[in-house]
Amino acid sequence: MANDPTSELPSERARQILRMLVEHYIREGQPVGSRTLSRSAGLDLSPATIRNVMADLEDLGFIIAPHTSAGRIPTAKGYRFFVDTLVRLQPMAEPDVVRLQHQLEDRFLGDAKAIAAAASSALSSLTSLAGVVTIPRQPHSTLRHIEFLPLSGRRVLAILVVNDSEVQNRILDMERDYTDDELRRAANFLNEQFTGLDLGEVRSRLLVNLDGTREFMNRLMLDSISIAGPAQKSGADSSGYVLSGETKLMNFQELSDVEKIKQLFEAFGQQREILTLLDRSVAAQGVQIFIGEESGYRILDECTIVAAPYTVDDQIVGVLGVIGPTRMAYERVIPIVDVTARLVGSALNSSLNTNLNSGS
Amino acid sequence: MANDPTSELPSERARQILRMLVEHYIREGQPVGSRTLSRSAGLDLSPATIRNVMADLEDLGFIIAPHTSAGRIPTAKGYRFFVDTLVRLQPMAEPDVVRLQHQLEDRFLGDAKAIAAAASSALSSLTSLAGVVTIPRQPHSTLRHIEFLPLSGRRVLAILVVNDSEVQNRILDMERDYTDDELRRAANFLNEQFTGLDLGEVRSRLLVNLDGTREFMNRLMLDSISIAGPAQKSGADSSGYVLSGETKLMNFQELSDVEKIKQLFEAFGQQREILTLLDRSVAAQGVQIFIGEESGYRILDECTIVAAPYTVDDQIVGVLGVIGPTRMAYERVIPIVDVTARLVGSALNSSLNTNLNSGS
DNA sequence: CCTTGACACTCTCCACGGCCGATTGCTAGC
DNA sequence: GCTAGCAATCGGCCGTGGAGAGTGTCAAGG
Repeated sequence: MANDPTSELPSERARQILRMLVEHYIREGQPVGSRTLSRSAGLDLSPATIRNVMADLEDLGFIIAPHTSAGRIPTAKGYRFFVDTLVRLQPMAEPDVVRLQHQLEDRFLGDAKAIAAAASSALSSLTSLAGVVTIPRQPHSTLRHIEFLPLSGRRVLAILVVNDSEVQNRILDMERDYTDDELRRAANFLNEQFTGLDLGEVRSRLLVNLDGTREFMNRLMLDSISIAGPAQKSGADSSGYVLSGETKLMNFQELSDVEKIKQLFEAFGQQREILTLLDRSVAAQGVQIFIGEESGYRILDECTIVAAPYTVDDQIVGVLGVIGPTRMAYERVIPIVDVTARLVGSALNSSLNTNLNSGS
Repeated sequence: MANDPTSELPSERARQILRMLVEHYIREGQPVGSRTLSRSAGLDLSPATIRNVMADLEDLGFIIAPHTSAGRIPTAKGYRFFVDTLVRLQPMAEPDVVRLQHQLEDRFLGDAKAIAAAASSALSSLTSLAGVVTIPRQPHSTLRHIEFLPLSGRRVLAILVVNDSEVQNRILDMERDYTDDELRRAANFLNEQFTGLDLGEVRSRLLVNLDGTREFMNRLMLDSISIAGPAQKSGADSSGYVLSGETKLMNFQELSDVEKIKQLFEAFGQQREILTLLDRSVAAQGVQIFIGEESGYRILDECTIVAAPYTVDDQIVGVLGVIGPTRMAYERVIPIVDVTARLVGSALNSSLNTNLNSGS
């Protein structure tokens, strides 16, 4: 990622100028010229001097001039340097944090998807950008109750209650017919033996007992337990993430071209690209930023994604963040995403615990 | 709706000219002038004559000239007259019908939402407009199985299986504690007495027995049966309709203004306006059309909605249609919406019957 | 009475050109 | 090493003017 290391490091003064330039451009949205920067507080330098420095910065690839007489704007590389080493983060206002926390926890219990939706919409309204939150994976699902119902044609409806109040169900296609009695016995067996255990645990115990007595219905049991595994396919819709405030993106002139907006929205609809991009930030802890062309997707050339994974019990269960133009208020957005990730984690946690505290 | 009835009826020739004008405008998207119409096949009239007729049509409010030298375009009233009495509907191609039918029935069984989503996306791709399908109401829900599980703090998780493979669940806030045994007995009672009955029927029988023996848990039973009533609120997401291909709307120059697109998309997000509009077409059978300002919503001033209710067992369970610019290919779109409504109805029906054919 | 050709008029669209302002790179001087 | 000054460059703005398209009207003809 970092090549040409010799000329990579601008002088202290150059860095200050770069910071002021980026900050000014983010605020005003116009290319900023040497005169503006010279007047701008802080450094006492003539426009000519600043011009020299800016020429250097342009050589290094941090800024670029849209045309001869129009000042400079940051490149993706410039933004990268800015967020990595120059930005002065501006912590969220305390009242905002409290309000956000309430929004995330006042929700009706147990519904992870509702929390994700609330977080997405909160992110959007706090930043005036598009908010995005992946539906949380269930970190551990403890079996609460299971039930089988016969359908037509060797199909069986399995209903699982996990984590004490979450219902999942799926239709299983079986190889042979099962009698009502068999199904009842299978359910009883599972309920008696495995209630309160993690589904993964249940699964492995079932595998161990495979050649035991009830092998004739092992297939049924295994399948039913496995349905809660990778993704909670409760409907055809829990496809990935919750997006909010996309329309806010139309307010930015850098995206006001209809064709660009269209492609962007189509990408939102596909979900694929966005999801793989978000997945990348699962690797590292903390806030990840993908600026413009860095993402590798043409459609996002003029967009930045600020994302952070969120955790339950120190396990990463999802990613959230915002999507906006490269020219966004990083110093405000980054803390917002950071805090939201933490709060979503704890909201999920407490909603889980509320239901776990008692039980049968 | 129809005022000034004396001058309402243009002559046969005027109607022909109006039809050609509308058809031409729909095809080309440009204001159409007298010369163009004169050259256009059919009538053998000089441009001057046509100009006279067009002046009449303009007086009647069917067409309007954007400016002095730009030909005429249809008004909403003009479109209305066109679709009501002039349009020559062009039936769907048979292969398209078959393909559509397959798309709607090849789906995995029982999931009404998936059928709606498929229909929405099919509508969009057939018409190159935005497709919209409301989530079907359940016309009749027969009770298959019910189960209660205790949660913390006097809350009870109720799980219902209706129509043989559809699972619904909700958390009930109760007034007092229930023991495990009580819950089991309540479930057994309901399962033994009411399996196979319509939920409404179950409800009324419960009400009759209100002062009978088990009145102490009637509240529980009633609440649990009622959850399946008005809307299947299985998640926080089944909020109304499935929209597809919104981005296709950005292709039309009449909507290519960013501000308009933005408001339109925000309206899609709100859902409220669109839903009340769709609800209006539940009144009448068959295809309903709302042209531009007729809708009464400013945001839809330049849009037309073509909608039709769809039925299961002769009961209207939802509405589907397309949203596009007023300038759309009505002669193709209307039959498509019509056929899709029928096919969705029968797809829902057959998916229902597949599961009902057997059972325990 | 309806139709038609002719004519003057209106209006949009677009290309051209000139001017203004902003900004730069360069060079000479401090 | 910084700064002031200078010429050069380029986008944005505005008024002009011509081309093109279409209209309304009017008088002549069937």
